[in-house]
Amino acid sequence: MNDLTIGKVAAAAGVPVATIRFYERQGLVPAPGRNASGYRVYDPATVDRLRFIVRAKALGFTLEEIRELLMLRVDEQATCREIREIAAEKIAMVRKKIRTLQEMERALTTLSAECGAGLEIDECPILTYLSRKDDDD
Amino acid sequence: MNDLTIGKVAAAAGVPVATIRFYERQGLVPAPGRNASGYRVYDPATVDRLRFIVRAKALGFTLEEIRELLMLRVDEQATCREIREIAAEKIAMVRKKIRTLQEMERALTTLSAECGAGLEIDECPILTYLSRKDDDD
DNA sequence: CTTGAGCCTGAAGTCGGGTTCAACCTTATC
DNA sequence: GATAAGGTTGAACCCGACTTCAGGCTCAAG
Repeated sequence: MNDLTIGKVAAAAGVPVATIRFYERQGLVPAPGRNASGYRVYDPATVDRLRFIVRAKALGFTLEEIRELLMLRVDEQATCREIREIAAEKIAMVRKKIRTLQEMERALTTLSAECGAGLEIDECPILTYLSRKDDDD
Repeated sequence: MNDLTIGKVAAAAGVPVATIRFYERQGLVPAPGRNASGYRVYDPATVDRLRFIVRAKALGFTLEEIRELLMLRVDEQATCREIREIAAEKIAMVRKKIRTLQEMERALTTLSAECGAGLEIDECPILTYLSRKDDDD
């Protein structure tokens, strides 16, 4: 039994076994061959494919986008420019998220700085901000 | 019918009607009284409570955390310091998310900059990065 | 020969924050 | 008096990305 079973692939790629089956159902990883007992037997290239997926996820791509990247990778018609455009959209979305979070951070930090140790609960600047009547948000 | 019905509250607070019912089920908004026809009749304070929730969400708090903030708000035992500590945790989490996103942005930007117009698909720096064998991630 | 690890399947559950649906009742407007 | 707009309910559905479960088969080690 020196077949490349799902457990070995999982260990090599650093993903749980169940995730590989899930990716197979999602069409991110091709259905592998089976041995006499029905066990999945993988091509070593599947490990690389899984690593590709893991790295792409780390860059913020969704599984849907990764599916597209994987297809473009072997598409003779595809161009590097297309990939760059996909990346540009992702960069824009990431920046938008960053801006939103930075606004949250700024507001929280400002309010938090005004929170004195001796303040009563009904004087708390954070609660006061959240409860205020005037609508300049 | 100058009762404060759910539709009026929704319009005043800027949230969908279904969301108010959902918040009621979640215990974020108290169950209001009913008129003769079974319609919810709200206290005007409910609008303020909903606005509180909306603002807290904008600061990044989850509904669970908002539930706690709402309870602390009327808790005589609670202190401003407690609120500040909750805010501090939230700030830490927001900063962590920002850092993760900034790393994504940096990686994507770097790779994208190397994407030349004339490159073939199999020379694309982004795909090359995602497919690479050496494991210095 | 038994035990435990590893594999198989389809289905269901998780999380957060809602949204949508079906079927029905009430109120306001023409 | 018809019709639209607004209210009621419980239940089901959505997103993304998995995880977990139940029940059964297979393989390696002692």
